[in-house]
Amino acid sequence: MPELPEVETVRRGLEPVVVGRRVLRVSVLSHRPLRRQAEGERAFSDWLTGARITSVQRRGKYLWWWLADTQRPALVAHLGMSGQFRTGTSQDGFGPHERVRFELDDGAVLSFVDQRTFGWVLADTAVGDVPASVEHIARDPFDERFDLRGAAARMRSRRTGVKRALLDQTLVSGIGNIYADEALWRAKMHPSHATDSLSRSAATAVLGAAAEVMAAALQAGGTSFDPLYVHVNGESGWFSRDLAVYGREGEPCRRCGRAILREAFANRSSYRCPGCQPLPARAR
DNA sequence: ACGAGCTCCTGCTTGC
DNA sequence: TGCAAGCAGGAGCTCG
Repeated sequence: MPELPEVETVRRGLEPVVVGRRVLRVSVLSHRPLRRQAEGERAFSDWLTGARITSVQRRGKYLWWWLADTQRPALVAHLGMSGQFRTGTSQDGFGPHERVRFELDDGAVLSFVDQRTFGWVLADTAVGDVPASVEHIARDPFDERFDLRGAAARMRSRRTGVKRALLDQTLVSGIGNIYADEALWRAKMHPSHATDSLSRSAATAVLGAAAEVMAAALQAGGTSFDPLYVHVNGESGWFSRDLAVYGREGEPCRRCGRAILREAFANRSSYRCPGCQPLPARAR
């Protein structure tokens, strides 16, 4: 499940492979990842073919290449739940879930592989300093222009639960289900705590906790106990051993020893410690 | 305008 | 044993 640290790990893996290279050929092996390209697959391939890749950027979980020598200046990618970029040569196969293949001018092959097909790629226009499809996404905590106090203020103006707010990519980007639960545990906060009853310092603290846990994960190479997430070279990340609550139902809390709970949350799961993160007076 | 719920998808796990 | 249901979930979309 790629969240910010995983996507940043992929970005760093891609950078030395693609920057300065030109795309020689594009092969669309599956329609589904191109579903956001209203102009169609042919236009996608035509725009990409011959383009030169000038940089690899990221905001939250969105990844893009800036391109030169093309009518569409950005190739945007979202990994969804199971998307991967894999690199290799034209001799390499990337299995049955290979979706889009890019051949570069130095012989390298870059492949977008995605089992569950929630991921997508898009040849996009630019709006200011981001692609149009990324314009609505808030800055993430790793962005040098990220405004922690502003994000906390926006969080407190919402009328929802704090976990929903953490997952809202238009409020702060990059946080998914795993790091939301980890951040809430660090901040000793219940996921349903009402955002409009958070103190300024509590809102800042939970956002700061999210930034901390994601920074630790990035240092470890991205969380992965899931074979669906791998680096561009195919190696797995290993941060999962450090998770405090996510996936640890029934195991003891590392702070207080109480058994970690798993609860239904918005068609998925929330993990929390009943001792450290009790239900607050005001919940949503 | 905002918040909440639904939906897309595949493969592994669980239960009858 | 085999089949079906459950589960994983990011984010765009729709509805109230």
